[in-house]
Amino acid sequence: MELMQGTLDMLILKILASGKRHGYDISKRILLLSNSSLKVGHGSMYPALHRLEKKGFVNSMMGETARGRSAKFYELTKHGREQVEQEKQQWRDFVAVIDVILEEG
Amino acid sequence: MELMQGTLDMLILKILASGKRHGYDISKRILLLSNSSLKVGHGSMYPALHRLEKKGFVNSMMGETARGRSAKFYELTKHGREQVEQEKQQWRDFVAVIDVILEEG
DNA sequence: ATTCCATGTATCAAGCTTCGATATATGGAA
DNA sequence: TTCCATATATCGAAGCTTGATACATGGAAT
Repeated sequence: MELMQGTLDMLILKILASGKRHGYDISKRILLLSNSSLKVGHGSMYPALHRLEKKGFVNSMMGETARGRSAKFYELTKHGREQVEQEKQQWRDFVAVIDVILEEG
Repeated sequence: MELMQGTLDMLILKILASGKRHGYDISKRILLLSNSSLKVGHGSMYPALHRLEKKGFVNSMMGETARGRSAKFYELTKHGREQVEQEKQQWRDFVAVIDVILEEG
């Protein structure tokens, strides 16, 4: 399944809302939660993470993974926490609008 | 509200499912059905229409509008009618997957 | 008369995102 | 020692949206 432009950032923010994670971990979580239908390559994940950091929605810090590897962890900033809610609502609104057209088109 | 990449084609096909229309008309219909929240500029509409025609989902023919203007009308091909159903189902699947992440993220 | 606006179609450059390839590095298992 | 999973990063290609620009017609208002 293809991911839609703009959707990835929202998913990452939402996943980070439950705690800090590193990029590789976020990719695997999306794969898990989507029942393997959403495969996010690193070529999409890392640019997205850098984008979000640049926008001030996440902070990053080096740390150690559960498997003892060194990795870059990301966590939501206050601004990021607000953004999650906002994007969720926008997504719901968008889906509602598309639904109208899909039913009454 | 921003339209998501790939969504426009589906909306156009769905709107054409109820009968032939011209580009300007489709734009206005999307604006109407979305309660003015989805503004599709001609810079998006015409390339989309040409894209769909190239893919064989629509046919075009010149005709006269209700206001007596000359315009290019588009109608679904058989291939296009199948495509509408397929894209609708893909959209529902996609929304369902996103919902899982938005709820269990 | 003339200006403005809605109706119509079309293309272009800019900007952004996604995707796949590529590079690099570590460490455990076979 | 070879392979795979873990982990980050960047690049070019490809695709879509946006806003600008161009062009043409005709009715309405000043």
